[in-house]
Amino acid sequence: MQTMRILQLHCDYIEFTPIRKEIKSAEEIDPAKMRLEEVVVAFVAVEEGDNSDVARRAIGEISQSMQKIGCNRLLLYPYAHLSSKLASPSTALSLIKEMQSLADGLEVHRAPFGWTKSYQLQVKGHPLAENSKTIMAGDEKESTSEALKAESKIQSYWHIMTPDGKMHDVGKFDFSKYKNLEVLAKYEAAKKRSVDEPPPHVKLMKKLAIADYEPASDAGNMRFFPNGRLIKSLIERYVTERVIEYGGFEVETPIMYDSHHPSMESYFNRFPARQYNVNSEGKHLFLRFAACFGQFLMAKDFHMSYKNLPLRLYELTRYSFRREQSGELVGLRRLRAFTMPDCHAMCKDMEQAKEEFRKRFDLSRSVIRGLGLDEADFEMAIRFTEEFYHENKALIEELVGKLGKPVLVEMWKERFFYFVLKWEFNYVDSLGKASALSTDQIDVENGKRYNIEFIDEENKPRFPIILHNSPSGAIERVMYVLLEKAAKDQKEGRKPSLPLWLAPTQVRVIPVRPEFMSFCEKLVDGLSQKDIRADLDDRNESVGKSIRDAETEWIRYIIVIGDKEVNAAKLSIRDRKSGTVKEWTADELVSEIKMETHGMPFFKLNMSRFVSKRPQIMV
RNA sequence: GCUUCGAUAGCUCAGCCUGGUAGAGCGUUACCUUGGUAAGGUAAAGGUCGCGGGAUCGAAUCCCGCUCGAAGCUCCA
Repeated sequence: MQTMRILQLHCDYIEFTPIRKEIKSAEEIDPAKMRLEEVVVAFVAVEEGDNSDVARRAIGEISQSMQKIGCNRLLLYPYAHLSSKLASPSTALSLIKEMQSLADGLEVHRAPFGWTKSYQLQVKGHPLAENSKTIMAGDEKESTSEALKAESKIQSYWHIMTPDGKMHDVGKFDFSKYKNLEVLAKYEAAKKRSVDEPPPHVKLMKKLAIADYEPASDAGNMRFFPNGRLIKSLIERYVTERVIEYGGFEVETPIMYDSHHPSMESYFNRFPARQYNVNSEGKHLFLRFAACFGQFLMAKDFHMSYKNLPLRLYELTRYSFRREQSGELVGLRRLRAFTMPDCHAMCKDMEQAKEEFRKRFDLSRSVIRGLGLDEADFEMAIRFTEEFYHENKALIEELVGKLGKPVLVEMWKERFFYFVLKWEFNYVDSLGKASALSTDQIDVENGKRYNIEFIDEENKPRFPIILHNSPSGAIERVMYVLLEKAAKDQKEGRKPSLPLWLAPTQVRVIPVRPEFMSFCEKLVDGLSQKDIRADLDDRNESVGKSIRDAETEWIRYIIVIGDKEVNAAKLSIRDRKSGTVKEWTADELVSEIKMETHGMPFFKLNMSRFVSKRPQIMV
């Protein structure tokens, strides 16, 4: 929650002397003693997320109360100690200056910002002399509290549903064969989640030069090195291709929206305010936290008949932004800026929505498998209102039956969210943290909210039912899962690796002596022309060292080139997966790789093909 | 916000308890080595030990304050 905190005191006098600068960005002023009499002193703490709007209303409230007590002189006194969630000094200073300039008809003074000051004041003894105010940021005030209030009223009933459609009490279910499901159930139902070590993928993402924290940005905004960018691009492309195959139409929508747009204002009632805010030319904008609004606003402007439905709009949002609390940001698991494939399907009625919902359930499962993730690593949770369950038991039982293992059920007495049914796949990592990946929802509310209409069979306008699906979940989170899986392999004594289609380098060529370099280059070129990511270790290192380095980079195929290979058709190809050296021709290697990466997207090597030319990114 | 941990070479870290103005490995550079499936050798360059203060003849090391970072908690419709 964002507020500006103000302690207001009506004083006979105040005297203050700036002593020394407390922060670097303190104002440059002449540190002279200052005395004011018959003055209202407003101690002001500007908090995170405060904006011009807050400043305007704060000064409004102050001048209103000053009128009541008949005082016309105001001292704005920056006072950080009123809050624990301070805004940055530059924001705070500019907002306090803004308050000063907005105070029409008052004599306003301002104590210097960023200085330790000694002060003395005498407060008057009348009832209105002391007053504290908390100014909330505009729309968020009501929406946040309303959303949170309503949220706390939700009554959830937790169960386990087995593939035969039977519901079991969570407390009595035998989890002995379903350890991860037990973790998820505890995680969700009991909200118990205590861990004291960093997740293993954080080390791996740095070591493999995939991604890193960017200290110059906000927390949770990562930078991706060439390797990471390549992996991300490939996953993005894969998911996009699969959604288009299913029937989605790819669109692109803005990343920021006007909070005062009528559709947004009511949408905010459904969300606790946790977005980045941007002020521009008097507009209060926020960065999107999902692709929903963009696609809804687009669909609203479409002329649609029932014959056009289901209409599937898809966007891969780079980025969506959610200002999660700093403490909950860990590696790639949870970010403030993330890439989210988001596909909405507008359906003409519940029958069509259910049919579409089934399709997308299959799509999501297949995408997850395609990404190299095993369904055994996932636990499904399905959530619905009691009413929906009684009317649509068959659908729910069908989905659970299809998955073929018990799932966690959350049933709500009443509908609070915009959806009546939702499922998601959760990955449970080695530390017992559960993270959602794929998800789909049946939304019965936003068609109307966004005034999306279609003309039905009777030539009447109607609002569609909207499905919200992310077949893979956030791309960064997919990377997190792949790395966590690899870390688990490593811990259990297996070789960690990425799927071959995602490997930044698929084939490394190592010459025994520099004289074989040109042969190696030709080999690398030949492989590259066949759309294989191959590179050449041209450093002056021993063969042993070069192989070791290739191993630590998790490179699948290593080809050592010496006299033998230059003079024969066969190559010595080390396959990291089996740990054996194979005698193959280049063509045999190509078809082997093609077979394993069949149907997956390809991008060219995203680094110099000469290892010696690469900057060192991490140890 | 709370709890814990950390800040020393480009990177990863040791040294701190028991004070005597800096060490290793990796990386980089040069030279030697011409190698056959997980680390060839030698050498060089490279650091106001996060900032400020205190006690001490003397501080990376002890004490106090601060800043920044990380992880965990809270949170995660």
